[in-house]
Amino acid sequence: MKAATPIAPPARRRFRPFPLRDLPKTARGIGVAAMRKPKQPETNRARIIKAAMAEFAARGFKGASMDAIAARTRTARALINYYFGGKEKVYLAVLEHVYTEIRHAESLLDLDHLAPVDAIRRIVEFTFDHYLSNQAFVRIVAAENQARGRHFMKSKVMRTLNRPIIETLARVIARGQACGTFRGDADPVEVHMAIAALGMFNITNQYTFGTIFQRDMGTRGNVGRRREMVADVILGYLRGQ
Amino acid sequence: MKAATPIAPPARRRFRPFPLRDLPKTARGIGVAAMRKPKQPETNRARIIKAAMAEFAARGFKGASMDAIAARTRTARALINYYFGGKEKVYLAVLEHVYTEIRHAESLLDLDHLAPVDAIRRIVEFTFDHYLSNQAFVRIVAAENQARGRHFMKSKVMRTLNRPIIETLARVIARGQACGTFRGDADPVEVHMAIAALGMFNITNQYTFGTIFQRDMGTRGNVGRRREMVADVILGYLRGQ
DNA sequence: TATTATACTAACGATTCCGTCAATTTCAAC
DNA sequence: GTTGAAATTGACGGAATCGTTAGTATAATA
Repeated sequence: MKAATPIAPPARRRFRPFPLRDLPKTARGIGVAAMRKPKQPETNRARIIKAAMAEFAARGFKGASMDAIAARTRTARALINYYFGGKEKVYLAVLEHVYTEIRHAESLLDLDHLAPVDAIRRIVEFTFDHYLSNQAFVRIVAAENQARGRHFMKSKVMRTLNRPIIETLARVIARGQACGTFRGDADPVEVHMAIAALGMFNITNQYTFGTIFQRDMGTRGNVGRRREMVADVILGYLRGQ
Repeated sequence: MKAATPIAPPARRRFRPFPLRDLPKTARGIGVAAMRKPKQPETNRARIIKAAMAEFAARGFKGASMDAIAARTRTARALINYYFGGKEKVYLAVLEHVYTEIRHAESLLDLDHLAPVDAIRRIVEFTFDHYLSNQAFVRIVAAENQARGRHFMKSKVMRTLNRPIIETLARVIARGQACGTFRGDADPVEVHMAIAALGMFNITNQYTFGTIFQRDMGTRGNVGRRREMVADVILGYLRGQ
């Protein structure tokens, strides 16, 4: 049943009698008259980024497959290379995309009208929920750290990316310290580190932790209680001493 | 210079005139007289586990290469399959190994003679330092979560693994609640989750976080201050309300 | 309508990687 | 020594990737 098929018919659909590269450049139309308006491949480009984001988030850099990304976009793998120039370039584009997204979301936080304690609670809720509804971001950050930040440092965009959440936190903490509510040695970066750690853990470790301790995590179970606990933890630290 | 070598000499060193499998079982020595003392491949087995731990920690499950593991042990890849039966089995053995290690370390914690606040501080320091000096454990947990706990659930050992740290924490928290120092709604699993999150973040996110916020993390920079801050955060929560 | 730069794709070739298998080496018991 | 089972390995075959390349399809200009 199987030995009978000798060679599948090549199925090469159309043919050119000789390879293009054997022609001189001018005959190939290079260096002649350019200046045409480009089409808009932006929609495809965006689709690729979106698909790559999901794939890299699910399997990490090495684990992700260019074929799988192509399958998600219903286009050919060669097209992705045509746009981006390789797997690593796609990955970098995804990295820059997700970080730009969170930077923008953070920049919308305006809490100067809230009391320090309420503002902190708001920041924690925002961060916790952002991770929860953008799990791809959290997973890609984890993947990049698994790669020891190898790609991170190759991108100038990444190295010069400011995170407005720090400025926001700094103002709130300063106000809390001014009225004596918050401890004097609180550092915005360290506080953000704690908030991020608690919020990301809910995503990154949901499978192992959930299995061992029989706790629902991620989007399941009592999300509200976990979110509130994180706020209590942060505020407990800020009020302490 | 290169077209001249037709076929590299097979370099198959010795030969048997016919394949063994063509002989009947008895002639192959199967089912005859067994009962020889086994050699001790335990040292090799342990070496393989150790090498695999490093490789899986560095590159995750998919990223890790059996060849790389073999190279680290200076033995052949086929030997690893001979012992374990495949990449996934090796990975499971590593998973069980690192979790057994931390369970053992946690079981040594004896804090009944310390005041609740000091005991908590001690637990936080222990956990923080354990992650710091066993970064492979943290990275493998992260890798397993990247795989959505796929292998975790395949192992009965993993699903039935108790973590003595919870019992230890429960006793300390109960004592703190009895004397009114700790809040009444504190849950040992949730407190452990917070401790683990803060300690693991120091390892898992050291590259991205360190780059963006220009902070030393992991084993570099002011480790003592970060460790103390975690204790303050946890105690701030427990004392709060 | 003719032209041509741009958008897109199938297939190729080269790696890499994994499990298996035949074969060899080692070593404890005879 | 012999022997035979366990330990160990080189090499094969196949599957999965990835980037490239030759080539086709499309659509905006002239």
